[in-house]
Amino acid sequence: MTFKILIEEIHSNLQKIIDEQNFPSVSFVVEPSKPNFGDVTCNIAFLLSKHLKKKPHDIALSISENYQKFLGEKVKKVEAHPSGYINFFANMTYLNEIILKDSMKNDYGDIDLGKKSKIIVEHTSVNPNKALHIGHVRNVVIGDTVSRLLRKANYDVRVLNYVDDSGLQVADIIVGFQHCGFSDNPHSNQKFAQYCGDEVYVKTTEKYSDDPSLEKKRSEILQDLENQNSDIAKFAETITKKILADQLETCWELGSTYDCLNFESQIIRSGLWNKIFEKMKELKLVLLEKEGKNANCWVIRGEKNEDDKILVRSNGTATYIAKDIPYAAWKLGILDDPFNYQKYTVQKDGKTLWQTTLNESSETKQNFFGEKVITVIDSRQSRLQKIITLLMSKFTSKENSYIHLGYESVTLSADTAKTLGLDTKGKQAQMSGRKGLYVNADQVIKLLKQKTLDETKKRNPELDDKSLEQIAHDVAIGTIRYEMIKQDLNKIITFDYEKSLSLEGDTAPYIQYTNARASRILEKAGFSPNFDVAFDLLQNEYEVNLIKLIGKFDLHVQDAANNLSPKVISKYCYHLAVAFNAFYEKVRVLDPENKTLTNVRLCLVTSFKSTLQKALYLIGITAPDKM
RNA sequence: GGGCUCGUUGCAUAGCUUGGAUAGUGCGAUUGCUUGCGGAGCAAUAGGUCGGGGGUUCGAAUCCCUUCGGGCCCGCCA
Repeated sequence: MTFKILIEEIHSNLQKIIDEQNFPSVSFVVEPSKPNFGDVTCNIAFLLSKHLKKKPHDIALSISENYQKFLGEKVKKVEAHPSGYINFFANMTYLNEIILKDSMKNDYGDIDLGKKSKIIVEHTSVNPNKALHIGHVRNVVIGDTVSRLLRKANYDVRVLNYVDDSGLQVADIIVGFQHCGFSDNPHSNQKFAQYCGDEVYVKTTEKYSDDPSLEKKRSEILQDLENQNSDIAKFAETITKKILADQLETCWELGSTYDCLNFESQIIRSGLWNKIFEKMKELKLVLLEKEGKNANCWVIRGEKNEDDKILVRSNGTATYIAKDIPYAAWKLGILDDPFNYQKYTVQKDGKTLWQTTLNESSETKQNFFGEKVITVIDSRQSRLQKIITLLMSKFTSKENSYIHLGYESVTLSADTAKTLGLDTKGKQAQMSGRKGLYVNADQVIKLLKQKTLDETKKRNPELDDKSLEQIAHDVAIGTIRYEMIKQDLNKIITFDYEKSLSLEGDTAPYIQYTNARASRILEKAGFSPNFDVAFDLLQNEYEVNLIKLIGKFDLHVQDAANNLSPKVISKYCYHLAVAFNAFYEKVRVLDPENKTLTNVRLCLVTSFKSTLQKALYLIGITAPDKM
């Protein structure tokens, strides 16, 4: 029993009143009220006033009078506000108990949007020629959070990480290794991925302008990469696998896990392109241009004023976007699966990570397609993703089966850009892997860890190194994950070294600290509270506010999952923490003079902690008991 | 030129999907709170033409049109 059920009951009762009164059918909304306007509110009177030609307040009066017969254990009062809203007041003496007990169940907050249907989430997908930078982190965190949310909403989720191991960027570092004298086995303390990105990639691409022959070599390499048996392809595979391993280490540290790694090289060699190309021809989705600037090319017509998009060049080779089409179709199960599967590793959470192979495999065949696919890529790819979305909609009957979840990029503040040697004259700067203008993810994590380690040590001198390390990890990862999702997806994040280290206010450490406070109370109490008691003692405003918020967990899960909006959950966590801190400040829990009250308040603290942790789990944040 | 997107207080941001009741929050600033369960906290004060204009509506931060400003995308590159 939660506010969601309360709302559903009120909605259904109001519908009954509409039917009884023969009112016109309107799509009214029943939702939690703003503070001081009851607990639940409805806009039905506004909508009806248009049809009935009466004042909203009069209609509200009449409906609330009519509603009296439905009052009972859940709703104790209905009120027609002069503004026209109908406000409902929950019966908290009844709800206290239900909410607090329910919140202790493992499945608290679960909702059933997915009905166990299979859904694919693809995220991370960083070119395997470099280490992750702070912009990639946003992708990982959004993708991982959305996966967790969808699981909570009863979808059967599979997470894919696409490895573009045969693209231009990989070719660039191969040029570096083979023609510019960079060692593929450097004596260096830094990760191999970072070395490849910082040294080989940046410095090799710098040389193109001086030595045009290098670009020619690159295009030869690019061709060779598609041929499985070429020496180049074999060499590239060892390099990209090594880089991928380093990248995954960072992703795992961020708390993300995956189900399968897909390699572009294998998709190319699998022949999927020809199959989907034939299908597109059949459905007349692609046209062979007879004349004009795109003569002899296969194109997709642009919508409205947009240009046509070339899929196959006049020389018969496929363009970049053409590589994405078979993969998208494969994810939706539109094409027969040409792959076998091998185990890559078992991840920290116990989940097996698979990888595709075109070779024989002794492992049983897996499948990683779903009736819905969500692809997390930044919005600079919106145009291409729009074309793919449109194409996919022609192959399946279901609506919205392919979803591009876009997000704005992470840019660097003027100050941070300056530390990297770029004077932007006070403006923010776009990151660029090619130019070496980016902030390395591992480095940010390390910096945050050091800062939180120092803080924690100061406050908890008795803790051993292992515990300190764990806490520093939880707080550092919490901080970075929270910063990546707390604002809307289509708002640019300007990364600044100074500001990213802030641990106060609307941040993960604030929320984690609140959890530590709750833990401290429970620890000092010295016993687990008994939930088999009367909860009507909890009635001051701080207690009631907290209970109500706990009771709204599933509403926020629903909102977040429906809208694929991670920030909804981060906001919820923050509001829970704020409500607890007010309670903590004003209400003393441990009272030796009053055992009954202490027990019931300990129930509330326990419930809060349990709910907060469940909510934080959805955004991949762990709250330590001490920090 | 075309497409997408952002614009809410010094800075950052919520609310916009579903129009309605007092536009909420953080940082920064000023001030107060520890003989109390952890001050990574709490409370208070100052700060807002919701970019501008028009329209729809009894009612617009929210919907529509227009305009200005910022960002991104638009190759037979990937």
